[in-house]
Amino acid sequence: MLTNSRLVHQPHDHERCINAALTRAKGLCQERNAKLTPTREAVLMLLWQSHRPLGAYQVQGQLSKLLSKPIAPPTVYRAIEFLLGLGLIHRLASLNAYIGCPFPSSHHSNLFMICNICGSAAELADAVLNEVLQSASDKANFDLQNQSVELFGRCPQCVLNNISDEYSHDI
Amino acid sequence: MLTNSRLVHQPHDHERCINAALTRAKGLCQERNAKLTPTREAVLMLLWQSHRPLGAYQVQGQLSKLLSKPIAPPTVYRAIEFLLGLGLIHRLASLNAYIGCPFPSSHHSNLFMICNICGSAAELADAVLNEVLQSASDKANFDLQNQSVELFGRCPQCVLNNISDEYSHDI
DNA sequence: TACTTATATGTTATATTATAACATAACATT
DNA sequence: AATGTTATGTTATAATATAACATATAAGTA
Repeated sequence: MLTNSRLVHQPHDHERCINAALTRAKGLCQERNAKLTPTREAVLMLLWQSHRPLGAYQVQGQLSKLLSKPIAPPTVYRAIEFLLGLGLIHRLASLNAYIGCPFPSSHHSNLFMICNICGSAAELADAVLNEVLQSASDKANFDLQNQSVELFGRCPQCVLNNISDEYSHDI
Repeated sequence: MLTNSRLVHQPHDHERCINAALTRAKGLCQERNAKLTPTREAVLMLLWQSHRPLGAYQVQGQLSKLLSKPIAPPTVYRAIEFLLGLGLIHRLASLNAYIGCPFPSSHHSNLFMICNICGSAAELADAVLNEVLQSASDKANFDLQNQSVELFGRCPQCVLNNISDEYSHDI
């Protein structure tokens, strides 16, 4: 079961996450003959600044700061679209938000564990889950093409911290 | 495995679906001491008019017609909120759309099979799926509170019809 | 090199989905 | 009737996303 859950939910050297993501992105782009332009790279980096998904307009704000010039929504959405297309990021439908993918080249479950307290989101690729969903689809004669599995609850850190109500933005 | 998949994906006497939904809704409201006002009932009926989820503004349009007077978004969203609260309808996050729930009182998987062709959505409650998700959460020390599982593909009818590309609105 | 094509970005406007804030109405309890 | 509670009406606006067209940059070709 592929997952970045430990990294997401525990203190760690996040620079390494970012660097690894960038390395993977460059490799994948070379492989696919796609161009990781400065804008696209910047958006990818922003989506890797934390293990929390960001909304498109949060990206816009941060990108404007980073590039010291006004950025319009289409610019952001285009970069997002490009990165989604390569599987370098995912969209979390229930949050209208985007997050870097820790294993862009691997087979996916599109399974996320999203913390209601701190907003962190860990991604998992679970073969058993995929089998169950495939088998349920088969039983229903449903030709499964893709899936979105979003789990909500409390991440290990927040359970430990015993925070229960509020959404804290300071992790 | 509780599901309305056959009803959703095959021709059937849809009046019975609607009537059953209304009966369940009335029972549940009585039980919970909640008031199924005309507006709320109308929205529920609209969300049961087909086995396809409707956006809030589609509901608005149809509700305006039905009641022969202009309806503002808050009215629709309030009814939706009420119905969501009782579990009489669900929100499909990836579609920003709403659909009637076929078994509002039962334990849920929040599992939907959404047809990319005709737009129909069948709901399933699958104990095995819930176990897998619970066990994955346990392994990650994630305190699971709720879940959204949305599968996309082709429903049995559309597979048979061999339609492959376009979104047909006439089922 | 200049020409051409394709790709990426900039810019303006607007569509779509959802909620805030406050006013009024309907209903229930005393 | 007076009061509190719940539901709806109304206006405005927030938040998310895309359409359409202009310009620029890069890449391939004569």
